[in-house]
Amino acid sequence: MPDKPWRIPKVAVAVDLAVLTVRADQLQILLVERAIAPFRGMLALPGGFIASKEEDLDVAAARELAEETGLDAGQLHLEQMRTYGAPDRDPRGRVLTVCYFAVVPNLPLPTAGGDARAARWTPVDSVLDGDIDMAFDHRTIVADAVERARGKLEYTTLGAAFCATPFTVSELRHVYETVWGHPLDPRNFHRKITGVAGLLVATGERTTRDGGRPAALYRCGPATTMHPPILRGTER
Amino acid sequence: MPDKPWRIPKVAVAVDLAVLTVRADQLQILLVERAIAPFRGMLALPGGFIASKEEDLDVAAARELAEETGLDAGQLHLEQMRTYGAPDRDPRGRVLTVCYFAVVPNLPLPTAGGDARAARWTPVDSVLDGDIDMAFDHRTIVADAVERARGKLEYTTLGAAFCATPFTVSELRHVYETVWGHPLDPRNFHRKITGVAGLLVATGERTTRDGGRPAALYRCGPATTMHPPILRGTER
DNA sequence: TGAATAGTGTCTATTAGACAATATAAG
DNA sequence: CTTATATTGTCTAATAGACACTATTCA
Repeated sequence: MPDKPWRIPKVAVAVDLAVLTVRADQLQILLVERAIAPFRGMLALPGGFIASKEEDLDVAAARELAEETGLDAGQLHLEQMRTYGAPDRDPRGRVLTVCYFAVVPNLPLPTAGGDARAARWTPVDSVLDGDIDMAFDHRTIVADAVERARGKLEYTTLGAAFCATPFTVSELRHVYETVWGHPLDPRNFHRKITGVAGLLVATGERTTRDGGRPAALYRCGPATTMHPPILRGTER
Repeated sequence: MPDKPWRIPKVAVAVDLAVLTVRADQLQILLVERAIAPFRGMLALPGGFIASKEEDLDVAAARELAEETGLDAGQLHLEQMRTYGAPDRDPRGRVLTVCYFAVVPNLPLPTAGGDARAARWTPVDSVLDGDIDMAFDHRTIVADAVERARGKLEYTTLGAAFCATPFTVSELRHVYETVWGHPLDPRNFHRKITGVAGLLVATGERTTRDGGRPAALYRCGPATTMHPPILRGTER
């Protein structure tokens, strides 16, 4: 069974983006309302087909994000998450979608464009609980993205990506509490998170924006992983 | 920019497999010698193009594994690892490859077939150290697979997949030592691994195949993850 | 002043890692 | 008996989680 080029099936390739943030005490995901068929008018992840046979996947992801939501991929870290390729996942025919994952601070409301009629932040619980119907297999993709975020908080510095720089320890804790869905002891969290070498760098500034005693401001340090991890046990 | 089907670029889609095992005190990976161009005669991961526009990715992976190496995917757990899609990664043109990851016990030597001239187990160190040239970007893929295995040993029951059932605690420890590349204290390992609820189930049998005092035999229990994880610290 | 949050300290139960000691096989 | 491996136990330092207490702002 040699590789005969004229026999190799060719399929359409898309990229989709699962962009998460914490807004209004909720883990939210960036969704668009589809302006075109199929699933016209339904909510979907931003994304679309690669622009040409030569376009790199990472480039396509950044382009679609900018086109449909106005977000600049230069300001965030896109990482490949997983590829979804069930033969019947798109009614137009075989479409493989390579899904990307990103986390951003609480940003201004996105602006729709391209194939998207509207772009908005949506609580992931609305999606996972089935309150919102989603196009294609995007509900599954959202679930995978949420689980990835929850897991990566444990052993990476992903949490800081949810915060605008500079941030306070309690702002970072609020991210953990929101993503994991349960409260953490502020004192133990402070001790643990500031004890990880290279994770946080104090700017020397302080802020009272969270109320109460002024809190020290930090920016991200060089560390990207935590050993040992902060496990999401059932603290409290 | 509406979705005009006649403008959507179509690309070739392949699946590749990174199948790991522990043999002769080394972490080894299943490679094939390519029988066809490009990279004819060079070593590569088993894999190939999807057979039709309708073939599911998981099915394609199992089929290619059976065709090229004679292994039955029904006997192992294939999980999707990552998709590689750099525009220039295949000299024939744009080819997207969805890579799968699996771990197997020390199996009989594989039998080549399909587009593979030969199939054999190869120490991953030979690949990672550059002693072996590999086709396409497969050296990168091997590195990613090894890192995935090392990481998943910490918090999942993947290690047991390296062992033929039933197995002893010291056989399982040997897997950890080989994959991580450093020795572990047999007594502490025994205490930790048997202390994880649902991980190991004693068969009641014993064996002396490892020499010395007879060791209890175990099979896998229902647990798939470990909390807390066994961290690959610099023990010893 | 009180309310709110920041940050430090302290205590206890648990765990990791080092390693002693005993158990049971083969030769 | 010697050697090899299995398994249990013990000790100590580090850590996690609970929570008291002090510090510093604003209203």
